[in-house]
Amino acid sequence: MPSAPRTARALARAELTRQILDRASAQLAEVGPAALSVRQIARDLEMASSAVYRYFPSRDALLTALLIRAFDDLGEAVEAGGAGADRDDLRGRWLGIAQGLRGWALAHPHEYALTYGSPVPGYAAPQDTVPAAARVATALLVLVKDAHEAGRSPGAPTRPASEAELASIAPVRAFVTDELDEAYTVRGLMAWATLFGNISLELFGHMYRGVLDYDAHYATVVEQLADDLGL
Amino acid sequence: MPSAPRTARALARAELTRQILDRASAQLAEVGPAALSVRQIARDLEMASSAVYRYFPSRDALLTALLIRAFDDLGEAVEAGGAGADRDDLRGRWLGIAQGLRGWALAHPHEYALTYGSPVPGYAAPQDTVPAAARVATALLVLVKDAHEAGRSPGAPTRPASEAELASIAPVRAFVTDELDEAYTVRGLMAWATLFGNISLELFGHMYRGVLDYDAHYATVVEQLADDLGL
DNA sequence: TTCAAAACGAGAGCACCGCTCTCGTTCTTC
DNA sequence: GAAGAACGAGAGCGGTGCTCTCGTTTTGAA
Repeated sequence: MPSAPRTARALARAELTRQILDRASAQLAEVGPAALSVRQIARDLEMASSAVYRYFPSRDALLTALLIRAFDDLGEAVEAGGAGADRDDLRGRWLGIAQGLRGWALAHPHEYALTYGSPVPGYAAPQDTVPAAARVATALLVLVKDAHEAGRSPGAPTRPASEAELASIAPVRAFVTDELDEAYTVRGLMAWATLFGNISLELFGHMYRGVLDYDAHYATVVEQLADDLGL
Repeated sequence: MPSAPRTARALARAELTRQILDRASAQLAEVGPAALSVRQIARDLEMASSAVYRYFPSRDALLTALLIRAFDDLGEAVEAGGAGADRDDLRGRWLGIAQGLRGWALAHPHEYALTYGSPVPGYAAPQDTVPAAARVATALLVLVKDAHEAGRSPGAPTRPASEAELASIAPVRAFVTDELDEAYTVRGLMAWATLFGNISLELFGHMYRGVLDYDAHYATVVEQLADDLGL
């Protein structure tokens, strides 16, 4: 990646790349990932559709760039949510993270669908997206680690992990610290799944007419998860 | 809906409708919802693409029919999973339901994406899908109801629901019985979200390299949820 | 039994899509 | 200053969902 574009051409290229990405981002927000059209972006920017391909080799590449952007955006929102509370106010940080997550999802439904809904067309998210995608999980893991180091432990009885499970979740534990309590790790992963499960079910319409007040229900779930995590 | 098609034309119509749906279903399983093509279906069936529109007014209508079929199929799998254990073996029923759910999702990833992933193109799932979609939730709710009637209660401390939450989840409680314990209802909804969250995260690639053994992890989560539910 | 109306299949065609190729121009680098 | 890379525009290919028309077949009522 060229750090400082010096020639006029490189400058123009960076600028146009940005414009294309911006238009694509706007289109994503408006019509969703499936209806995103390279030709429409070209029309918006008053250029030939073929010219767009000088900057992005394919529609999928464009989508991948948007995916990374979305992950980063979400990661920022979640981190900001967690930073709203004091570092040792674990429950406050948890609530902030959880609200940051859902708040972003509600504000950017199409982006959420792109990141956490079913992967688009036939296409498997490439390696490039991994670091950006990890930000949310990292925020949660760090919180769990801090809780463990503060001497907390799950507020709900948690069964010991099986041998298979212990080996299975090793990467997660290694990511923060190998000393991380196994029960805490399992509870953390469960909380992670519960949050995304709730948001997906809500956003994709599966709670329709079953739960009436999504805000209230999410708040309940988040508080309960905080209890279960001993925060 | 004509119960018994008597004329030759009605018979042929029913047959062709079924063939189209079958081909569409096969295509869905092969290439996923986004790549499903009306023209390809027509080619497979050796008919003009325009003729397909005599049977389904649009691609979306076809997708909706497939959506209902998928929900029904999943409902059946989940009910079968729950029926594998004795009626008063609550934990066994729970494990069966949970395994039925994930088993179906793994066997039919594209169908799962269609039903519980992001809703396709621009399109909002119509009313017709509601009854079919409710089967899974119903199986879970009935289990929770049976547990409550058997005198069980959540195995993890559960906070009392707020006024807002109580009103919010009223439809869910009313669906089984108004007497259903509120803590149980909340725990049931949480378990529901946790299951789908886990499966979605796994299927859509978010656990990649974080959790190694998906089977073991899911089993752990399901067992823990059973404990939390007091099953 | 006849006959108008409805249902149907096929084909052409419209407007869109992602993507490629070519060609003339502009900028960069040696 | 010249060779070559990068670029923008345009035409074009094969694909899509969907519509319209037209000739045929089937239907149900007169």
